[in-house]
This record gives sequence, structure tokens and C-alpha cells, in this order.
Amino acid sequence: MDAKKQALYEARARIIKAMAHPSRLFIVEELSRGEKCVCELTEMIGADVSTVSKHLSVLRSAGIISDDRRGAQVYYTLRVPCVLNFFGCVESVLKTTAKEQLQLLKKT
Amino acid sequence: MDAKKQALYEARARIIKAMAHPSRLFIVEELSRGEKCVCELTEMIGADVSTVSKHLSVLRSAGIISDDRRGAQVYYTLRVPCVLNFFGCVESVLKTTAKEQLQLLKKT
DNA sequence: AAAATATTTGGCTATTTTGCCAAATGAACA
DNA sequence: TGTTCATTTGGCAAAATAGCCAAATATTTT
Repeated sequence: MDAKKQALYEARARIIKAMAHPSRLFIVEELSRGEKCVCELTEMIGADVSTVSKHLSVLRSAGIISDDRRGAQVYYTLRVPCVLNFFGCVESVLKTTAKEQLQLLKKT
Repeated sequence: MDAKKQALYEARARIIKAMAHPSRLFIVEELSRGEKCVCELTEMIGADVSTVSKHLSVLRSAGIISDDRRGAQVYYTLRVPCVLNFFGCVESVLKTTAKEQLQLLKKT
């Protein structure tokens, strides 16, 4: 794998990696319903504000969400809605795996 | 976020996390063209066989690929092709970010 | 200007991930 | 059976990630 191809896959992995965390997946899904400020997300997630802020920073650096300061609050928005399509596929991976588990059990 | 919801997002994150690595993204894309054995993938990636084997194991545990031993070789297949849709979206995240960068430069 | 509220950043530790080497296992073949 | 080839596993060290607290910054309010 040459350097150019390597760089391409690294860029792609950065985006996917940014989504690869329970809280960050939650944030993405929540923002798909409309913008939310840090305090609202923190409340829902139930972690330290600083932790949530860092999760938001990861998603923002990856270009998945964008921020908008309005007064004391910062509102976050989903910038690329197509990431929502991930969920359907992830669900089907889970379903496929579950079905296979079932098949294995039936054979017993 | 209650325990049930937490568990759901953790399960989802496990799948996405399994894809969140340059080599593993490469493997997924490569397998979309048809099955490949470990030695072929190792050759293409250019890392240690044991490293590639572990990447494959991560993808298999997540239920994204499946293995089939035929003689001395083990062939891997993409089990859930919808993960390929990720690429298109990832590309559009990259593109959107690039466009924004360009806008910022124009203002200078 | 001081106090209060919202958010980010720095710093630290604990945990996880990565990637190599060496060793073990599985299968084909002389 | 012993040898060779393909793959996996164990183990280790380096690097990255996660989450909390404390401190800094930004904004509004008193």
C-alpha cells in the first residue's frame, strides 16, 4: 500500500473513528433531530461537562458537526446527515449476527 | 441515559469501532470485490501477518466479515455489504470539510 | 466591576489499541 | 513421520483514548 493510498485510508478512518464511541453516536443521533447546546447534551448523557465537550470536539474536528455560539451557549448541529445511514447498517450487522447465533443454538 | 439505552449504543459503537482503522477499512473495501485469503491481504497491506490476522479477527468478532478455511488457507468474505455505504458518506464529509477550508481561504 | 452561568482546556491516571516478534496450531506434502 | 506453508495466539512495549477534576475563558447579569 503506497503512501497516497495509506493517507486516503487514514483520512477515512479518522471520520469513522470519530463516531466510534457510544456517547458520540448518541450525540449524532440526537443532533439529527435538531441543534442542541452542550448543557442539554450533557444532561442527557449524564457525564461530566468536560467529557461531553471533548466528545463534541472530536466530532467537530472530524467535520461531522459544527458549532455556533449564541450568547453563553454553544449550539451544535449535524453537518453531514448521511452519517445517520450508518445506523441502519449497524443494526443489520447486529441482526445478522443474532440470527447466526440462533442457528448455532438450534443445531444443539 | 438509562442502562438499556447505554447498552444499545455500546453495541452499535462496537461495530463502528471495528471499522475505525485504516487497514480494516482497506480490508472491507477489498473484500467487497470478492473473498481473499490472509496471505493476499497481508501482501497488499504490507504489515506483519500477525497484525493483519488480528485486524481480521476484530472485523470477524464484530460480525462484519466471516472466515472459511479451505486447506491451509483461510478465506474471508464481507458478510454485510451495506457497510460499503459508509465510504460514500465518509467521502462527502471529507468533501464538505475541504469546501469549507476553501471558503475560509477565499476570505483572506 | 464582581458574580453567575456555559463551555473549553490542561493535566493526570486508567484503560484500550496497535504492531511486532516468537511460539503454537492446522493442513498439505515429501 | 518430518517438513513446509498458512494462520492464529501470547506477550510485550509504545501510543492513543477516556473521563474526571481543577482552572481558564467567554458571556450575561447584577
